[in-house]
Amino acid sequence: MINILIVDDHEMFVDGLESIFDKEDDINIVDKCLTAREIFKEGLLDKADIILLDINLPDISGIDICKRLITKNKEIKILVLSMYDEESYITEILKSGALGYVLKNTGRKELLTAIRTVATGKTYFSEAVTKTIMNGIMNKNRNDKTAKKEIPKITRREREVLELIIQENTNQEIAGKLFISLKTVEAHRSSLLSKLNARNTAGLVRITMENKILENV
Amino acid sequence: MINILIVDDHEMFVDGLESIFDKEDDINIVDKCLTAREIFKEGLLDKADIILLDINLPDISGIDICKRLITKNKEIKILVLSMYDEESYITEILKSGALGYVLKNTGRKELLTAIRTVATGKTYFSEAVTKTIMNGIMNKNRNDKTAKKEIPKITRREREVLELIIQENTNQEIAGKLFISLKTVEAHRSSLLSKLNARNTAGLVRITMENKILENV
DNA sequence: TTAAAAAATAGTATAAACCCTAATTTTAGT
DNA sequence: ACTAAAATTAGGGTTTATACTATTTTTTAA
Repeated sequence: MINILIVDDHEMFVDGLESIFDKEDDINIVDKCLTAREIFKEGLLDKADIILLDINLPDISGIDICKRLITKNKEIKILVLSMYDEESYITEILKSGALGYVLKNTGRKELLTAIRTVATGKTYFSEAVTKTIMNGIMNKNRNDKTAKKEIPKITRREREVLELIIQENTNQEIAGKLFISLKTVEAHRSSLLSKLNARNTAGLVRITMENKILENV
Repeated sequence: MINILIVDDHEMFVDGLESIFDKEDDINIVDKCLTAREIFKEGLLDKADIILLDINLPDISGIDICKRLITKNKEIKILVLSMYDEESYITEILKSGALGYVLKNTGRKELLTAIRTVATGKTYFSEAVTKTIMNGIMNKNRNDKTAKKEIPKITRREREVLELIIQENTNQEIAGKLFISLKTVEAHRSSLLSKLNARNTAGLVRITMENKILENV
């Protein structure tokens, strides 16, 4: 018998899971938590073999939950349920101790397979998830022309300014460091906003990091 | 018809492959190479759709071969055959442009599936290979409390504000979206600056992304 | 060498961000 | 129930960033 603990803040989704598991003889629902905090109450963790964990809970981040679960209770197996099929996200979760990662749009049958697999201590990942990871590996270091293509070329000076912006310098400070006037820095900054299609500093930094526009950053 | 080029220095193994492919109507062997050097002779590459490549050849390293193949002929698909099921090895090969990686001890049936999959431009990996990669990811810095530990906990509201900041919203817009006053947003923002140890918006975004403080971003 | 792109500068104005202090209301934990 | 933390709001003030338009000098590439 597989004792399972469901953690998800979407009640309807939990209900759906419940009805699925009720039909299975080998799966028993120990409890249902709508928030991450509830997981750590009482001796809940001792009763469950597996936690079916939605990682987008309102109170604590999924990664933190995994880490805490692993340190608190080494026995428990974590199967992550997520809506996000994004590489960095998946790898982070797996690093923090989960045994499986399935997308919420996977079918009933696959979910059951995942649970039974993870219950034995083995790992399980949706096919889509596996593909994402593999593609991530394959695209690394190879062709930086894919997503980067949209972005116009940035001049040397703009790059210097951008770097200093990301390092939290104000325009005034940048002017001092590059020995140019404040107005020039503003011009470069403005040109960066337009080239990167950003509305403000936040966008500038986000887009730069997302697209790895600066080598060293 | 899939035109295939076999590259392997083990004659007996090549013979085995040949007998397998002879039975298949949709697979045609273009040629067989016993060394890497032979691949680049004449117009061989133009005749083949797929290269079935053993990466442990005596003369050139498998990674170099892949890279050279990709730059010389963008059309060709590479399916790697290897005896080694080791993570670093596999990832390196995949980064250098191969579409698939199967172990030499896989069965006839799986090999054919792999070939037909790769022939359409899709990726294929043996189950064992996938598992190796996944395990590699899972065991990687499972204990990376390195720099991340310094960051204080962020409250739910702060996280929401932070997310909207990164999405280029102004405080005014955030106030509108969260149905709170501008002053409240400013308070959260200020608290974020202090918690993340940032000087301004640029730092806020950079630190958030560097430390993956937000799940979905 | 000549045109184009990049770099530098300036003024004026507005919008947004940031700082400080302070107070009230909600929410969560023992 | 009580306490601490979180969330909310406010006023007033300073600093930065962003938006325009416009000009000059330097570099770069055809």
